[in-house]
Amino acid sequence: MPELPEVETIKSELLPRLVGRQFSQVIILDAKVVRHPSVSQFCQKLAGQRIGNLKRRGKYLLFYLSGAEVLIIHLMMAGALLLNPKQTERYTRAIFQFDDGSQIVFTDRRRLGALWLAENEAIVVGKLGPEPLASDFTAQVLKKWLQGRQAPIKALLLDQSFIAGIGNMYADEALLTAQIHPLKKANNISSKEVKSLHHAIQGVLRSAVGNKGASIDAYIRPGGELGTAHFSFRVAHRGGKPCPICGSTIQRTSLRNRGSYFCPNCQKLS
DNA sequence: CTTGGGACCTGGCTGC
DNA sequence: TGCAGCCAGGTCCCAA
Repeated sequence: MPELPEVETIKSELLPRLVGRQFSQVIILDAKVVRHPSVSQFCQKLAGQRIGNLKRRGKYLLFYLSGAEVLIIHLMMAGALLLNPKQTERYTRAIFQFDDGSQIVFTDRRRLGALWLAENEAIVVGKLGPEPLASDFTAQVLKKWLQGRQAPIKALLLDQSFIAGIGNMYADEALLTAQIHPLKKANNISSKEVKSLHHAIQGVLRSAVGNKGASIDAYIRPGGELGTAHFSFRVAHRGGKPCPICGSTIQRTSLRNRGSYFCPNCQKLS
């Protein structure tokens, strides 16, 4: 499931292949994926535009175009962007064709991914909090934000309006590294733990970017390769298996209808 | 404003 | 073998 490291990998691998390319034709096979504007407007306006730059913001991909608009893509859980796939892909929702004959195929098994052509990118990504790997995300910022909050720490880590890019898998990994129980109330977390958590978030995300993302479920890179970050997971999706730190059995609990994996020995609630 | 729950979506898996 | 039901989870929407 694409979170920050997965989207960052996709961006890095598409960037050198797409900058300077001009859209020749855009084909929408599932109208549901286009959020704004209408499907016909979306296709019409994109055709002829050249890609100037490609960036990631949180879990969103932003294509800066020669015109005034920005193409924004969110892959949600099961979306993928495939560069010149050799065979016809199942679950193809959209095809972007370029002037040099290359194409990007947007596939999405669960039909939850989304495309926007936005006049103002802030309408889509304006509410996102800081990038967790950027210099403005400090332990102080994290501490201040957690103060007085009653919600479980993991719920807050998943709030994109505070930190942009952390999802279920990397929240679990960071909380194990910092030895904090996912259900611990944010205002019960000590200053020392906040520092540890801040360090863990950055470490876990940097490591996963280096491993080109985690191929749990549907994540696949533009060239068809998988990421390897999941081989380094210590708790995420490892219910019933031994904790690599202490050997205790990793447990699964439910938070906001999401699976949360944790080590009952390393991550104590009280 | 904060918090929590459900909806969206569908393939894959488990268990009866 | 067939099928019901759970699981996966990012984001939006709504209610308390």
